[in-house]
Amino acid sequence: MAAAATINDVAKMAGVSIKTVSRVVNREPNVREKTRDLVLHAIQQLNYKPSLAARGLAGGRSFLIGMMYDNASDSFLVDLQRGILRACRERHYGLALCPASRAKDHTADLMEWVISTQPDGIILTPPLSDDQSLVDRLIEAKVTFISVSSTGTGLGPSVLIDEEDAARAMAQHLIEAGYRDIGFIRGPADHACSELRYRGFEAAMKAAGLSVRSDWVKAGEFDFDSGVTAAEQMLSGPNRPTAIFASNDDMAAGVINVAYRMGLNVPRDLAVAGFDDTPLAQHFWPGLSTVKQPIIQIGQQATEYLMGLFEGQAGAESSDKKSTREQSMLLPYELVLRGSTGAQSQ
Amino acid sequence: MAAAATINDVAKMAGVSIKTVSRVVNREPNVREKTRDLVLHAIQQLNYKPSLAARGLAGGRSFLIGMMYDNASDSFLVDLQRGILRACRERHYGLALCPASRAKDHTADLMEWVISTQPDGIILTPPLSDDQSLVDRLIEAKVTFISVSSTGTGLGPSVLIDEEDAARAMAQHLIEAGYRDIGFIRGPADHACSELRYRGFEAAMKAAGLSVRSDWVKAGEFDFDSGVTAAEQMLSGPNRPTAIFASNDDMAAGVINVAYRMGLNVPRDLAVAGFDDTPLAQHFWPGLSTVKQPIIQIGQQATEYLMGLFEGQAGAESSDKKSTREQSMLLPYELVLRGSTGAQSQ
DNA sequence: ACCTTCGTTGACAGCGCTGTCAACTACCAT
DNA sequence: ATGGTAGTTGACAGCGCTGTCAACGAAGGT
Repeated sequence: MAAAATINDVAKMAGVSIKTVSRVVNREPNVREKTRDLVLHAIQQLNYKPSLAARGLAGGRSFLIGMMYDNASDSFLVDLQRGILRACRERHYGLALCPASRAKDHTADLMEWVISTQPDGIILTPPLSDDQSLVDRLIEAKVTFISVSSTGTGLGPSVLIDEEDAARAMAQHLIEAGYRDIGFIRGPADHACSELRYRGFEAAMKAAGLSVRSDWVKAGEFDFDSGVTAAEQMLSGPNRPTAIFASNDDMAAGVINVAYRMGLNVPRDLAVAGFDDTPLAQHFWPGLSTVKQPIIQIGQQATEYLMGLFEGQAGAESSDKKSTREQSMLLPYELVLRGSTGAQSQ
Repeated sequence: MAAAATINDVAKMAGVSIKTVSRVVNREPNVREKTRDLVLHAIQQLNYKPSLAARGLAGGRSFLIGMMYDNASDSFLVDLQRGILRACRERHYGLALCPASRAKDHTADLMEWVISTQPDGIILTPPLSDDQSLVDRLIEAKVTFISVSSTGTGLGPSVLIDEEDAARAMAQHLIEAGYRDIGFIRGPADHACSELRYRGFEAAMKAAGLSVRSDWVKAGEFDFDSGVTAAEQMLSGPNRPTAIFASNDDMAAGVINVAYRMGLNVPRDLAVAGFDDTPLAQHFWPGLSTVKQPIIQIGQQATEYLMGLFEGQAGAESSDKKSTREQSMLLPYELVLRGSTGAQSQ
């Protein structure tokens, strides 16, 4: 393993004490500018990188951001990681992954991971962010956390898009394209966004004076198979919808699959819309109209927000915890219109 | 943050010195069984987890496995992570991610990451494992590493499937299904597997007494768009193949997409086979026949192998480095036959 | 009985860094 | 000059653990 310069080397080279180097590295105030330059120069010369292990041990922090996830789609996970890593790299933090176990009560496992890893903050993804018991344990353990893509339980700050409005916009697009008999496939109950997306759909229908037929609203599990099942039910009866809005892309893919099997042309006989803009959506023929969330950006912003939270804590401690807790940050979504709803060919 | 028991607590509770606890934790020899039980009991009672930071700092190791990747598909990345994490969890290692930067010369960036993170070992994914200059720098820096899913440059051990044989088997399946005019889409040149998969295809054709038409062999980049381009070229001429074997699923998806646009029925007019068994493959209609690699298992095995490598090093040092270097580990692949090559409906 | 050897255990230093606190330097007001 | 204040710096302890080495007792050979 290649040698790495230590803080001692830097201190010697700059002609100061190691403590001063430490101050510069940590951007602490009260260092003369001249001294700072001297130190920075030495750091650059030696290509010095502080040791996370030593910093963590001495400072009582781990310089680790934890990312907890469960059952999320691959592309969501990877993009979120990208965003988080981008934020981590700048501040010399590391990322520690914590996939939820398949155990019945995963809360205990997750908390054990928290205890053993001691991340400085945690990023919670759906559906974990909507898991009241987990959130409670986290608060009880005084761990700083933030959730992404989820309004969660109202506890903890969150970075996300306006799910309801996005769903409303997509439904409105379908209506404006001339579809009036529109079915909807909901997400699972343990995801808070399931309800929000449905509400958006409902709002658009109501605004257009259209009624929502209850037999055209099915529950799904956000996976391909449940999309297939829901579509089969909706499309097998004598009265079939002319459009189906699935609340995520995997289920929409299931719908398209069923349509093909039944000999229905998409979008002529059936329009299909999804949500998330997974790679799947662009690779299908016809392309799937969907809602794109800026996942990478969400990850990055959430991480920066999170760092601000626990770095601020040190100074302000018991000041206005409550007010920071309730805040959430809204990022813009994007309607991606493709062939599956009658838009341009690809 | 919840309190975590320290080694001192355990030592006190078990009535031994901290060093003895350390011995038990590290599975060192020469601890009386009775003592070990005592310590283990105390560890369990207190739910003690050793601090990675302290262990790393004191022992000169980081207890971190590095995973370097670049441009890999989402599902590959996530599955590999799953496997690596599974192995890490057992031995109380952490996983540090290192996505390659988009910079022209990413080798320097990657090495900087190695210096600053100091992982005990690194897992290299394609195409990084086939990057001679990176591998050279790694060896020069005396970092232990292993590559996955790649024969690499012949340097360093690797865990993978027999790519050539897998491709041969898939091609043979096409031939046995009655297809004789078979096109092939290669992967990019910087992936070692591109050549291997092509060789397998060639071997099967040769064995069946069929000739490989050079205008039916196109180069691709392992992404959807290049699959589209290659398919358009192959299918637009007067003499079109009746089957196309794309050397990964994304490109195969591109082929199917083109087929739809041209009004060709898959598999009646055109059979399509892929490689990798991404989620895409099962969600397409018809389902895509493909080769499934046991990615999770590859990740896990590679990690365990890697750990053995650098843990063994301490004891044996300069013994038989060479022999361990050259070894690679072959895992079984699986031919997944779906509708796109005329197999059963789904 | 004696010395050796080996298995078992603990005392202690120190990994690279940060927190605490004290020292020292201006610089201003008295 | 004298004291006070704020800005700047370094000495030092210690974070939780591991490596080294020495101490001790038990087993075996003479």
